[in-house]
Amino acid sequence: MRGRPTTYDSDAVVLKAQEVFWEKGYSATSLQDLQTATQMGSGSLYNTFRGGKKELFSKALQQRREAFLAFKQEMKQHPAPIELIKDFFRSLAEADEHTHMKGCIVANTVTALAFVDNDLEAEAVGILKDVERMFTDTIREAQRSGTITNPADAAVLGRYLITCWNGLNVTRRMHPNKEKMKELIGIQLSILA
Amino acid sequence: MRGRPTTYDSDAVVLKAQEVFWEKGYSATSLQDLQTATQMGSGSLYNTFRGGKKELFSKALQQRREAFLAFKQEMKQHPAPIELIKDFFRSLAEADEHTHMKGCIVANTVTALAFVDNDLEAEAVGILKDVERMFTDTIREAQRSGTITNPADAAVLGRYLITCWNGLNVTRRMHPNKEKMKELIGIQLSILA
DNA sequence: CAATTTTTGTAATGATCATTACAAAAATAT
DNA sequence: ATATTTTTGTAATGATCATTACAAAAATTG
Repeated sequence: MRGRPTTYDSDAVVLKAQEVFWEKGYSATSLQDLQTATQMGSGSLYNTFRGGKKELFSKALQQRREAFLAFKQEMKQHPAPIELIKDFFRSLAEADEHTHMKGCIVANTVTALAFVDNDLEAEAVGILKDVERMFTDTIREAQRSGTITNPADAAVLGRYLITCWNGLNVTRRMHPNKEKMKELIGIQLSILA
Repeated sequence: MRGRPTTYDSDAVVLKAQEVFWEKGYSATSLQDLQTATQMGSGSLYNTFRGGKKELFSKALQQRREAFLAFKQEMKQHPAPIELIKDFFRSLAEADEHTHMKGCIVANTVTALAFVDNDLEAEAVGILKDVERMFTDTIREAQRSGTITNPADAAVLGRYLITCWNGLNVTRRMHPNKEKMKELIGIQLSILA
């Protein structure tokens, strides 16, 4: 018995929810907001995501995690992975104002939910740590190959890079401006040498 | 006619409110939370802060602004202000875990309220820009006196420093650990040379 | 002490919150 | 076609939301 088939594409629904969560954050997003964004009634919504708002947010976070894993895959077949990372940072400056104002949903979650929802906060921290690990591994390899001359511990430099990312996601809201962001990122990356 | 005098100290009340807001953020903090923390009933609370929750949060932000202005004053009579800034960063590493998890209420506000409350977000951005300006001015002076050898534009280095601050306030929640934070801050400051 | 002013505590307000209940609708399988 | 299964829309749930109304309490001033 198959029963009535779903008319909603779960991935697309999570993506719509992700957009709302990204802008307003977990606490300020109401189920009404989510129903409007996804065009789902509460019946379908709770039937699809029995965990309610929290499960939907978790799925949205995991969707960002997938995006990161895709980037990591792309990097594996690149001749100079560290250049891809640098380019990723530099491309940040080219974003439009709205993108600047949104920041990073993962970092947003870490700052907003530490004393509100431990599970979701831990999930977000986990993603950022994965990114940090990728930075560290890439830097270690670039040091071996001589692409990076800074001899500091790769783990510290990786932590430095994720901190650059975290910082940019606040500062870009203070200065959603291409030129200012470009200069800033240039200084940040200059440390790798 | 004087009328019945207030039994609540407004500054102390705002401080209590600030503590709750700092941990849970604007959206996730309920008036019930604020009444519990301040030991005020809704009658007194709305009599004292006619603007309700929003005015109370604004006052809490301004209280942080005052703390910053006090630091700036202290700096003025210091022989080497840039050293005070470096020490401020280095002292971050010594914080206890709970302090690490709280981060910075001003940066928290910028990330959480951009699409929720424009006024409060703008207020927070204003404070961060004031801090950035202080960084820039101090760096410019340190360059003149030769305390800092990095010849980059002081405005860019100031923007770099506020971005370090913003980044640390996320990363310290990933790694609320003295040793890791110490190494990280060391690398960040090494750029000033 | 009486008039006045302000604070305070309690109760009520209507709105919105996340979630559930449930029956009608729409599909499949026999 | 009928039984079965699942989705869907609507309505209702009780809780909590921020805020207001209001009268009693507590102070000052004359």
